Amino acid sequence: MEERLRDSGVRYTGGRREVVAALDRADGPRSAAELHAELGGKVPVSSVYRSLSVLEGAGVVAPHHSVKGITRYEIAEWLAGHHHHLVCVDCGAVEDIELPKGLESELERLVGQVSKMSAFTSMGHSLEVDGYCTRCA
Amino acid sequence: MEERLRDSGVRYTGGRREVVAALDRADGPRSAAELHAELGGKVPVSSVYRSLSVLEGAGVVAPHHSVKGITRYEIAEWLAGHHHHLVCVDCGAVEDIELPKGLESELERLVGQVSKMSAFTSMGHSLEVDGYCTRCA
DNA sequence: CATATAATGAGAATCATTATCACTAAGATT
DNA sequence: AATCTTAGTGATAATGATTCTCATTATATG
Repeated sequence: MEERLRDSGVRYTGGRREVVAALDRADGPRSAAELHAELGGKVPVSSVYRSLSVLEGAGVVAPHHSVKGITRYEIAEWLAGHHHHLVCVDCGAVEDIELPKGLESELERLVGQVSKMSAFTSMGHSLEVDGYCTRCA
Repeated sequence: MEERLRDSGVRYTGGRREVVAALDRADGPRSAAELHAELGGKVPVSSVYRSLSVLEGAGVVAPHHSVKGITRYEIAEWLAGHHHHLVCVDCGAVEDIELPKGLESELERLVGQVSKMSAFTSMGHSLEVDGYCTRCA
């Protein structure tokens, strides 16, 4: 990560480290407001937003296919590993989930077929499973 | 649809018909602003928002796993059929795609496994394929 | 037809996000 | 180490999306 940021001409400052660390601790994508709160206000909101957009530009974090007007970010897949999401349709919480190798390679094959079917250059994919989390069930 | 709305004690008025018709014509999820524009301003923005939330409450439209701060809606799956999405990571456009039966049932089986793996009550799923649309490729 | 109630439209209020700008800190240069 | 250059920061203002409010209008039903 440090290498990638250096190459992008971006400094890996205290605030940015905090944001990355918070995202790394999280078990799913997080919004700017959530990160601000989880850091106990240590990093001001405006800086969290700016950090996220800089880090996105450098390709070390990525926005998630979020629901309902807020953008949540996660550590980029090439750093954190490929995974999918369980989305609670009630409270909106999102949890990461990793598929066992077998299922993942099935899915990969399936996505390959899909891109062949359409005039679309596919770069990645994510399976979003909607349902009720344990709290809301 | 009319039946479902009646059962929810909701009137199927002109404005709501327009919104539903516009969503039905669309080849992918649409935001309130997009619908307002596509209807040539016929239905005021505030009414589009209200219609969408009422229709969502009645279960005839549903919010899509959207990207970057805006909420897009689509006709609920039990009315429009089950499908997936191609999302352009450049311009943000979203296009619906239907899988051939074979692939879809594979995917269904796969999602079944996933819910078994986690303490999560799964209700549905959507495969989001990220890439570049023909315009942005 | 009268009446009760749901729906509408315009604008105000709110919330997420982005832009601005004076100030501070990190590296590079001497 | 002192200085200089430039990137980064934080407070706040501005914007954009969405929700709320409320007086008015349309709809259904007795």
